[in-house]
Amino acid sequence: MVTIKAIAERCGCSPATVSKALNGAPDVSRAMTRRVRAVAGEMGYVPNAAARTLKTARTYSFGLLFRENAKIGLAHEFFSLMLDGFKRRAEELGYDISFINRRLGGQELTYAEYVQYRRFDGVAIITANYEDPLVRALAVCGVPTVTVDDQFDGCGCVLSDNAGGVRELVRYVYEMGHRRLAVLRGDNNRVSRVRWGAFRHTCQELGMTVPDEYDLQGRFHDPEGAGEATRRLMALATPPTCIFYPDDISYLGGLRAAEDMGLCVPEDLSAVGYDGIGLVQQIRPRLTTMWQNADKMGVETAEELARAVKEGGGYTPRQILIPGELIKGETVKKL
Amino acid sequence: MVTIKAIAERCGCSPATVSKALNGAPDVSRAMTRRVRAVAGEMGYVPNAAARTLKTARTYSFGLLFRENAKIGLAHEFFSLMLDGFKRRAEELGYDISFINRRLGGQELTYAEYVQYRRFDGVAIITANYEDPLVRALAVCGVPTVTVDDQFDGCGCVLSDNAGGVRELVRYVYEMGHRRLAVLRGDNNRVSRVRWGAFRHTCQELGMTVPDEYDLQGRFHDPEGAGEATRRLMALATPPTCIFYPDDISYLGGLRAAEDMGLCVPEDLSAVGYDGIGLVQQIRPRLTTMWQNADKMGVETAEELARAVKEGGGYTPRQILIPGELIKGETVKKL
DNA sequence: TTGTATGCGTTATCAT
DNA sequence: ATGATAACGCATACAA
Repeated sequence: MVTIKAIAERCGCSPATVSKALNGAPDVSRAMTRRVRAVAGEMGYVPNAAARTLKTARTYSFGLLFRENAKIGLAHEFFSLMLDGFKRRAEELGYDISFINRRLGGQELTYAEYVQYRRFDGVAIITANYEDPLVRALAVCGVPTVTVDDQFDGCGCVLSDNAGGVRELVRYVYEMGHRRLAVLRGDNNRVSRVRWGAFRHTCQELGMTVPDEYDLQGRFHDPEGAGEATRRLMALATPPTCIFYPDDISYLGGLRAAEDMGLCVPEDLSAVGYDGIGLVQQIRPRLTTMWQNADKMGVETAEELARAVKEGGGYTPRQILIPGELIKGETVKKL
Repeated sequence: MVTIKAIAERCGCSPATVSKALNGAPDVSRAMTRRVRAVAGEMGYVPNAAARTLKTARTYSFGLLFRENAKIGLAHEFFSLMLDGFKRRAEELGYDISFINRRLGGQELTYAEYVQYRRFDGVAIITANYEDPLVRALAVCGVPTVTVDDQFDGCGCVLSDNAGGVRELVRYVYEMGHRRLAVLRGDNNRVSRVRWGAFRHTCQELGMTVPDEYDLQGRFHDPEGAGEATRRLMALATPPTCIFYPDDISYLGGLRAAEDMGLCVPEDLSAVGYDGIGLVQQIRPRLTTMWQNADKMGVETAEELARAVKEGGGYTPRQILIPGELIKGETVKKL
């Protein structure tokens, strides 16, 4: 490992001068700077991140909290695209990405402790159980933090415009002539509550009432559950004409259940999803859904986090709302 | 930030003793160890990773190289599941995960330089362009490395059993009575070559000849290209009875093209994919395909890498072959 | 069993 | 413009 000291010897100057030259300090002569850099280059010098961090108390790294509770984890296009965007932009801004872990040696740390251990410059909570006290503790532990799709005091956040998205979907379905709308809710978290609120509210605005039996509690990414719900709904004396699924993947289970009942989408049953998963768009009939701009959400998370780091104590948290885009597919029939 | 020194003062002992006590050194009395740990706990002590690394030259971190060239990146179930497995097992083994980056301050490093900068204990190349000289340079730069689905001298590797998988698929299709098999190849890399070789070889074993017009160059994860290829194949004077798509996602494009031509799968055309993507299995007819055990591949990568780190210079690289599993779906018709 | 001293590689302060 | 020196927090060889 070639160090600054080795370069200094070769250059016949002091380590201090080498350090300054490499860092482009103004109080070092042009000639010396050139020489030091040339020698460093030919010796294959690479700085030592640990030494630098120890001295400067900065890591230029972001810690990333990704959910552990769900089996689906990274394997969801929405979250992977978001991670992709976050990573790309963070690196452009000069930050590395590490996953937040809880293990250290034999023992288990809290998230906050781990972040302190690694001295991350900032933390992004991309997806997590926001009810978890450990997650909440992390968000308030003092290190700059940006959350996605949930909001904590003092932290920036990036939110998908779920209310606007659902409103647009409901209005579109209404305009297509539907009056009997059923909804299958996702897991009981902030996103689900916002979407459900917007659903009820928009229906009311449009003069539609949603009977209790059209309002089902479900889960995200659960085709089986969605299939079951679909069977229940379509067995009602007065079945809905359109079902709002919690997401595109759940819709697939609903589609299958409908087909098993001898029903055709959209002839016998209209359906909408949420997310705009690329893979699902390959399937016919093309799903009508609300595309979420996951990449942009990731990008904005990185930018907001960089801002929080830069502004330090003077940082004023912002809420960034990212609009989606209605995909008018072929699963909502004109009535 | 509470340090070892602060604990020492509170305990009335030396920093060295505190360090030893915290690390469970045998040459510290039970009583002292207990007291030090109690005080450390109530003071909220958390070690400093940078200081530790600087001293010990170990980071307990793995660097992760993920492809940058393709747009698809993380957003492919196969790779996300692999990453999930890798991350989970690596953390169990006491390692953190960071992405390998190439930016440092204003300048751009090679992968090898970045790895040296961060002093990763090991490197996993999960997916990358293995033709890239920078990737090859990383693999031979001395830090323990494990690659996935490609093989470099001196590095351990985890390989999906593509040859075995294709052989099993071909045999299954043959047993279903098919004799006119067409193949759409993926991008020209090691995986594609292995699969194609196994395809040709197995066909030959079974006495089937593959005419040139049944053998098409394509790409992975390219529904449009697969659709185009399907149209070409099905327009032949003697079309194939079964098409081997490069992966499940490409199959979706083929399915759509076939439907557009008024052909039904599997009545008019049989098809097989590769990967066993969960989402695609939700679609009817259920795709016949070879499921790759991505999670296990990730887990094995972590374990092999930990082994390489532990054994140091004495490490003998191993090749770990992970078998897949044939999913007998509904897209291959019995002839 | 405990303490002292040193150094890991870097940056930053203060002299020169 | 350059250099000497200290310090970041920790682990360890060695002395007591």
